[in-house]
Amino acid sequence: MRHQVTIKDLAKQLNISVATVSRALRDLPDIHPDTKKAVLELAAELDYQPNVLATSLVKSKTKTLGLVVPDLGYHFFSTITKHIEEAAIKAGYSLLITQTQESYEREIVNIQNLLRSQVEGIIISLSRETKNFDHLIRLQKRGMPLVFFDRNSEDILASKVMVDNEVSAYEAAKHLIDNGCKRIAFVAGPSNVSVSNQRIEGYKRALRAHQMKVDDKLIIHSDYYADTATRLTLELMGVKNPPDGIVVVSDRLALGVLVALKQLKLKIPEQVKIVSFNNEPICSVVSPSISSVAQPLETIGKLATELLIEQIESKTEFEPQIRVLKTELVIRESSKRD
Amino acid sequence: MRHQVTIKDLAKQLNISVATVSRALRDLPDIHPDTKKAVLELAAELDYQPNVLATSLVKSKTKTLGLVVPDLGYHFFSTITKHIEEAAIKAGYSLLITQTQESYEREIVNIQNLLRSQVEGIIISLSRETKNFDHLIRLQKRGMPLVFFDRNSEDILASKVMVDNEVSAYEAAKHLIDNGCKRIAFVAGPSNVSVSNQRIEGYKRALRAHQMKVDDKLIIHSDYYADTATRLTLELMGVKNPPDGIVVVSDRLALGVLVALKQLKLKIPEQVKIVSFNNEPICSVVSPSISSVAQPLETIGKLATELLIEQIESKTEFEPQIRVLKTELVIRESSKRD
DNA sequence: TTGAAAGCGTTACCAA
DNA sequence: TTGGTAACGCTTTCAA
Repeated sequence: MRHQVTIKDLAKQLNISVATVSRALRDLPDIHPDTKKAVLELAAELDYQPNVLATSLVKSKTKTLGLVVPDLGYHFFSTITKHIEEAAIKAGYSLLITQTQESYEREIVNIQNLLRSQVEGIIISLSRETKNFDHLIRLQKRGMPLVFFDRNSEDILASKVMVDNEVSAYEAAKHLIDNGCKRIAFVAGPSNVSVSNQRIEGYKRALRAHQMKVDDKLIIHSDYYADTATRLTLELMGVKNPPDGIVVVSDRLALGVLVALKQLKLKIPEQVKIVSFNNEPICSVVSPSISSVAQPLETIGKLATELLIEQIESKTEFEPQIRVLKTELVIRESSKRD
Repeated sequence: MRHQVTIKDLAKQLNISVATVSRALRDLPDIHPDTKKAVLELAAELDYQPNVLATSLVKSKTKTLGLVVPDLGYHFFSTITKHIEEAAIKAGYSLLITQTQESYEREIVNIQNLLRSQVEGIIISLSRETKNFDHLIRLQKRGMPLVFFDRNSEDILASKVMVDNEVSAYEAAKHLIDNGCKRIAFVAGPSNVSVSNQRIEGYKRALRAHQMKVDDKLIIHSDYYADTATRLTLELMGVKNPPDGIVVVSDRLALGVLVALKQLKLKIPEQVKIVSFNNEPICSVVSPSISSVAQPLETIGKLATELLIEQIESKTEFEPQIRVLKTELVIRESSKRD
């Protein structure tokens, strides 16, 4: 740990004032070329790095954005994070990345840390545990610009970037119907998860639109573990008149469904067809490969970042914007027509 | 954007000095219980958040660590990142996470940004492009504590947390030999990558130790794309006397190898057995599931963080430590004995 | 137990 | 074109 070189050191060595050094470094006008050259050279020689803390403090601006995501272990979040970071950098901001690991407590702590770090705005996708939104309301009370993506709160008025889960699920179910399925089940997430519920709605609408009746016994709620989906699928397929098509709320659970069907020696897609959501890389790697609904990850990340920055930099009151993006069904083996 | 509440605001409203408020907030001794109570209450009411920039500036300590990883899209890095963050938080530090996306340029920029953010130490895994280490040497010149994990530079004296790639590969190859393979190939990465080369060495040693001769034609160098591995594997298997076992340098490439073998209608593991490295979640999900060498991700993350913090907080000159961890071969279908 | 004031590294204003 | 100085929000002496 040695003393880090500051603007004062440069000033002293060159026998000029700190004000002048500061100007030279930022190449402001009104500075003698020679002075500037000398400053720049010495700065390079001493490997001077400006202290952003000091700058931020005087400017009361950090040019930093905060991100709160549940878990970077998910392809979905790590990819969006990458795009958010890229968009932020492009706009001259840096990004503070935090993970909640799906914990409500950590969500609160992370947000608090971001506040203390003086971020100028926050992009967030809520943890699974988050049922109470006081911490977000407080954020808004203090005027902190906020943008949600994916998992959001309906109670909070803020910019949001989402996909149309209802329509996506409608299309996924319709795809199975078009390919000949007569009896379609839905493997959902916990019944309090809005993304899951929206998808159930789309699924139901598709059935009704094609004169198939909705059978609640065919809608099963899993937790987030593939094992659970396997167990539930075994039960699901065990009844008489089992489904010949399954819409699964996520790729992770779809893997569990796949395991069950293989155990039962059911042929995919001949006997049972499957479609799921997220289009993670595994989809194209497992056998049979899984048809899955792809979200526009890059667009989500870019848009969220742009909306946030727009709000930060807007002089007038900013009108929250809700952007609903289209998804794309990627068809693979698991749902191929016979 | 409204004015954020500061220690001054609290002081003014309570008609006391900022010094007293500061003391109350940090509950230092020598403060009247009533004063303290009043301060804490008002702070809560106004949702006061300390400005870490200011604190860090006066203390010239940020209690922040910097992390530079190639790509959070890899399970390997996102998992280690999670453990690093956890270890950092536990020790009272926060973490600035940056990704290079395998770019040398971005590695330099990221490090510079971390410096400007006044991190007290840096944990890094080098980008693929990084061949020149001047930026790291500069880091050390200014006394910045540095810890490498996984991809490191042999030229730099610093703490490192790694696994024994040579031994891991020896064991992987031995496993194939034990299970009856007579002719074993190695699908490697680019020939300038040290991790890959260390694994080749282990593979060679295993063959020699078991009276099998090393045939350079059986060692093929792929890039990082599964497609390339597929193409090269097709060539590899096309010759007369093709291998009956393949050690693959990474799971990603193993997937490509799998595709080739399936195309050739070769039975796995009956006709060809496979072992790879990293033990990503896909390994257990593909069919056949892939035997793979698991790295102790949690230990790597924790250890790297602890070494770094130890160095930061050590009063005396810190002796760099190289820690070489053991791996564990997770056996699955792809290498099962007939 | 409390307050005044200096200082952390930088910027920005005013004066020279 | 340059310098002096107040200020950013906080901590830390030193004195009261």
